[in-house]
Amino acid sequence: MSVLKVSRDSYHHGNLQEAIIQSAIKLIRKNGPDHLSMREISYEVGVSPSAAYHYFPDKDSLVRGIGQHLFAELASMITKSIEKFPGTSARAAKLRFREIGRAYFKWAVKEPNLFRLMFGGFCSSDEQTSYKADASYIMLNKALDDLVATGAMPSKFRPYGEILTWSCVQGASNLILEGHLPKNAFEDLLDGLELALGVK
Amino acid sequence: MSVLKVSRDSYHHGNLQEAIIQSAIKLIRKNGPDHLSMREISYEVGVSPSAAYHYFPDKDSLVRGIGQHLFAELASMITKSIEKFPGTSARAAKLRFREIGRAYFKWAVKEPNLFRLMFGGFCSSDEQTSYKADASYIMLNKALDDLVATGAMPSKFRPYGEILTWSCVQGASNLILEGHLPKNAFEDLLDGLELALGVK
DNA sequence: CTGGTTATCTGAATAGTGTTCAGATTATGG
DNA sequence: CCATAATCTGAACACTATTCAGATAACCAG
Repeated sequence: MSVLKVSRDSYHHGNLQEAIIQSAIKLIRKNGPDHLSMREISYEVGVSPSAAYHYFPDKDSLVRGIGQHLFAELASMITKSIEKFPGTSARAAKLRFREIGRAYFKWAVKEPNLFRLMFGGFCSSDEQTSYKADASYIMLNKALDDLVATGAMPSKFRPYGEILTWSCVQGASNLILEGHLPKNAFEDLLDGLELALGVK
Repeated sequence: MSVLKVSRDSYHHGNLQEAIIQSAIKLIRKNGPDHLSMREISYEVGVSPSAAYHYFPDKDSLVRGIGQHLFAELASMITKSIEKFPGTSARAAKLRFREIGRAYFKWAVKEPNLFRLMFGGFCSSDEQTSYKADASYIMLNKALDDLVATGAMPSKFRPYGEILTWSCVQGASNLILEGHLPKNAFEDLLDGLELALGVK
């Protein structure tokens, strides 16, 4: 760790900002959001410890930036996953709804440390960006609208659909990740959620 | 911070282990679970930096220990809160059910950094202690049983009651805490949950 | 009361950390 | 081709976790 991992040919790195982010993500994945080290990033990228400060005022800013990055990745993951179930049928709407939850959970299980970074207070939203602008939130709303439109869910549950679903999926992912619930509990949760929301 | 905060009269502290935990909780409350410093704890307690290592093998162990401590505190907080609504009526059962969620959320809002420590991967359960032994989990189950027994909730939702409720409350607390949902969303969530579970 | 045993705590040292800043390097535009 | 601006380095500062030999004092047997 005290040796440069990458030897550059040019004095300028060329794409340092992105390289720092990628290296940081890699290290967070391995060691967790705490235990991230600016110096280790530098060694990995092949740059002096102070170079990173040209792009990020401090470590917390870098972590917040990575948070943004990851929220976009999660959203695109969800987008991709529901593309497998197109169509306007009630059945398709239901499959999409369930798949959103599954994709969210899959992300959490596959990348526990990144999930912890996103929702563990390391990148608290500035309250400026409304949650309603969040890509995942928009997709969830669309899925719920489709459920109602296709008659797969009674409209009386619609106003609470977003908050119930998002909270459930987030909470179950969190609890399972931290060992408070068994891994197989997630499908049970989705069963229960659909039962309670009258999805059929 | 480079000066001892407490001057002891005796060489032995007397109750160092507990003092360390209390000081750590205080500092985590102020600075977050990351940003906890062993040395700062030492200064606060009035002891040399190495003294703590007689009770905790390393920082992560201390944090895990504090996690245990906090889970017990949360459980007792919930216990106290539902004692305000005794009785065997459907109305009392419903009030207790709702109060469990409220107490959980109140804790999260009042102690965001402690909540983050508990559920942010800093003290991952060893999988040994079953979640079914968790005091909060037991209380929630009791509350759900009471709902069914008093006819305040259809029994068909009972099997999913625990996981749905716990996930919802946990997820909403988490999302609100990190700025992904507005603070007033929690009561909406409880409304939606009771509507979906047919609680009346 | 005495002396040895043991738990407790200190001091110093090692190795690693975030962060700053003057200066070295080099890409870029005139 | 040269000046300017962007980029990166090196060294420094103050701080961190952790280890360990030794100092201290509580405790217990005689």
